[in-house]
Amino acid sequence: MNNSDDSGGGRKPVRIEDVAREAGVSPITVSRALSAPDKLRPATLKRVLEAVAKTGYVVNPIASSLRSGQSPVVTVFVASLHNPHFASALQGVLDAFEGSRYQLMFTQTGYAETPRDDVIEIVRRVRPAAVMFTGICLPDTTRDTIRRFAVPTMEMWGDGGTPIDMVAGASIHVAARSMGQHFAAQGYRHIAYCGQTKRPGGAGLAGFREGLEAAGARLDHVHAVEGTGTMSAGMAAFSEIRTALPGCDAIFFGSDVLAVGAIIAARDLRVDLPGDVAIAGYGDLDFARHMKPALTTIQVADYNTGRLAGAAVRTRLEGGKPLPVIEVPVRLMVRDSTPRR
Amino acid sequence: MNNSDDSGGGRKPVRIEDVAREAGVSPITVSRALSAPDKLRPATLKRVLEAVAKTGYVVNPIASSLRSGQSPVVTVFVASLHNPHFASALQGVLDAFEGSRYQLMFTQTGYAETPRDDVIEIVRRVRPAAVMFTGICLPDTTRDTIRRFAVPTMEMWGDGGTPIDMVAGASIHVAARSMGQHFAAQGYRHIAYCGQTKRPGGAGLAGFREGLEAAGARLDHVHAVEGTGTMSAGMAAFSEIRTALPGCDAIFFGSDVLAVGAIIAARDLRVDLPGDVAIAGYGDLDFARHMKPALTTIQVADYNTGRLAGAAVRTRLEGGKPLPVIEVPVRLMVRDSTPRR
DNA sequence: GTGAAAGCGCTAACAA
DNA sequence: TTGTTAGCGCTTTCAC
Repeated sequence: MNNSDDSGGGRKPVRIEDVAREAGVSPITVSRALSAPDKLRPATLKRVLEAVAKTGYVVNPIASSLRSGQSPVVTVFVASLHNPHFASALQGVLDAFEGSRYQLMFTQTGYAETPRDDVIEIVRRVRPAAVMFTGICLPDTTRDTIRRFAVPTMEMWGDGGTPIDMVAGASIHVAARSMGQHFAAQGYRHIAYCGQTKRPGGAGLAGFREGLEAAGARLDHVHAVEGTGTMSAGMAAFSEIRTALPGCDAIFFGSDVLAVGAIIAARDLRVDLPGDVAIAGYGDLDFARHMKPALTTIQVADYNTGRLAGAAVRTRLEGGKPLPVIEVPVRLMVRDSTPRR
Repeated sequence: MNNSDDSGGGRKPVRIEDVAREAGVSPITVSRALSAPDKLRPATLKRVLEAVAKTGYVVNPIASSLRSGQSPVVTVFVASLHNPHFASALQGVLDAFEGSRYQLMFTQTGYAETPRDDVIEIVRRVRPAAVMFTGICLPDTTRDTIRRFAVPTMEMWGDGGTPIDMVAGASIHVAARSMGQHFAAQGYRHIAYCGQTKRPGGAGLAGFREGLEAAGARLDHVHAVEGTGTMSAGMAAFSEIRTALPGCDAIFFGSDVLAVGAIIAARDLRVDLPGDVAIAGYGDLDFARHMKPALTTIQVADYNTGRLAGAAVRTRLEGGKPLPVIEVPVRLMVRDSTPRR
C-alpha cells in the first residue's frame, strides 16, 4: 500500500512530482488520473494508479484549492448542538457525506441568530464547495451574499423566506397548524402556547393560532421562552400559565422538553392530565411516548432531514441531477395527553 | 467598513496587493500588520489597518496555508452526535473557539471506532493547527502517527491509553468504581451490569467490577449493549436480566437512557424500585432527577469538558502557557433508585 | 522596521 | 492523449 516511512506518519509528504517520476509521466497526468481518470489511456492510468498506491500519495487539498479555486469543504452553519433536533440532523449530514471526498466545516451562529457578515466573508474565502444551514434565520441581504458564492446551498428548517437554492425540512407552521385544529376539535376553550415567539420557533406560534382560528377557537395566552427550553422552564411555565390564565384547559408547548417539564409539574401539583389540562409537545423525542400520560406531539424526522439534505447536496456536488425541494413529512402523534375522555 | 461591491458579496476578492497599494506599502508589510503588528512602526500599522478596513480585506486562508504550512483548521474527530454527551461537548468546543481565527472541521468515525488510516492521512494534508478527539479509541500506532503531526492534541474521554498530548475528561473507570462501592455498601447481592462491554464504555464495566470486589461483593451478570443504548433497549434489557439472573436485586446501566427504559419497564411490570431492584444510570441527563424514583447516576460535565478542552487548545494555539491535564470531576449522585429503605 | 525575490504544490490554459 | 508553462495569493528568507 504505502511505504510506512514516507506516508503513514511521515515527515516528508509525497508530492505529485514524486508520483510522476515513479510512473514515468508528467505531474499533470497524475493530477488527471485522480480527478478525471477517463481522460487517460487505460494503460497510462493503471501505471499512474500503481505509482500512487506505491508511494501512498494523497493530494494536498490546500495547494489544490489555491490553484483550482475550489475546496473540498462543505460549510455547515449550525445554531446550537444543545438542540437535539439539530444534533441529530448534523449526524445525518455527517453520515450522508461519509466516504466522500468532502470535509464538513462547522460554523456556529447563536441560536436562531443570523450569521455575522464578517463570518460570512471568512467562509467565502474558504471557497466552500457547498453551504448548509441548520435552523438559521437568513435576512435577504445575507441570502444575496450567499447566492453569489454560486455553490449548492441547502437550508434545513429555514425560516420560510425565499430559499437560496435547495431546502429541506418540515414546516413548523403546517405542523403547528394541525395541532391547533386538533385542540379546537377536542373542544378546548382556554388555550395557551408556551415556547419561542421569535423566529424560527415563532412559526409554531403563528401556525398554532391559525389552526385554532380556522376551527373557531382562539389562543388566549402566550408564554414566551427563549430557545428550545429546558425541563425546568417547562415546570415553571406550567404553574405560571395556570396563574395567568385561570381555567386554562390546554397548552401547546413548543418543544417536548418543555412539555415533559409540565407533565412532571402537573404530577407534583396533582393536576389530572388531560382531564384538567391537555398538554402537547413538539418533536417526538424518544421519551415522549413513554411519559404518563403518553405525550401528544409532532414528529419531525430530524435525522432524516439531515441525511436527505446531505445526500441532495452530495448528489449535486458529484454531478448528479439536482433533487427537488425536500419536504420532510411531519406527523401529528395524538397520544394520551390531549384527547378528551 | 467595506465597499459592498468588492467585499460583502463581491465578485473580485480584495488581495493583499490591493491593500498594499492603498496604504502605500509592500504586500509583506500588510501581512505583518495582520499577523505580527508589533513588528511595525505604529504609524505604518495604523495606515495599513485603515487600508484593510477601507478595502474590506480578509486574508485568503488557502494561500496563507499553502505558504506557511499552517492552516486555521482544528480537526475534531467525533464518534457520534446521537450521543448527547458528545453533542454537548462539541457545543462546548464550538463555544470555546467562538471569535477566534480558527475553524472547526468535523470528521466522523463510527462510534468508539478508530479513525481509518486513510482518513488520518487526509486530515494530515489539511495541516490542522490542532486535533481533538471526542470519545474515540486510539490504538498506539495511530497515536504515534498523530504525534508526528506535531500540533496540540486533545483527547476527551480517552480510552486510558498513553495520551498524545493533552487530555480532558472524567474517568469512566473511577466513576464506575464508586458506583460499585455504593452498590456493595448497600448490601446488594445479585448484581448485574448492562451497557457497553467494548471500549470505551467498557471501562465502566471494569471499574464497576473493581469497586464491587474491593468491597467484598461481586458482579453476577453482564448484559452487553452496543453503543450508548436506547430507552427501548433498556426496557428489553430489564426483563432479560431478570430472567437470566433470578433474584437480581441491583442493576447498573451504562447510560441514563438505558436506565430510564428500565424504570419504565419496571413500572409496567409492577416491580418496586428500589425495593425489588435497585437501578442506577450514568450521565445525569436532565430527566434523571425527574424520574420516579429519582435516578441514582453519575454526573459528568459534558459541556464543560468540551468547553475546557477547547479553551486549553485555544490557549496553546494563541501562545499561552499550556494547561495541565484537565480532570473534569465526576460525582456520584445518589438519589432514590438505589438506597435501601 | 521595511522590502524584493522566491516558491509552497497544485492545476488551468494552451500547445503538441 | 499527454506535456509545458505559468501562476493561484500568500509568507518565508534574506537583504537593506
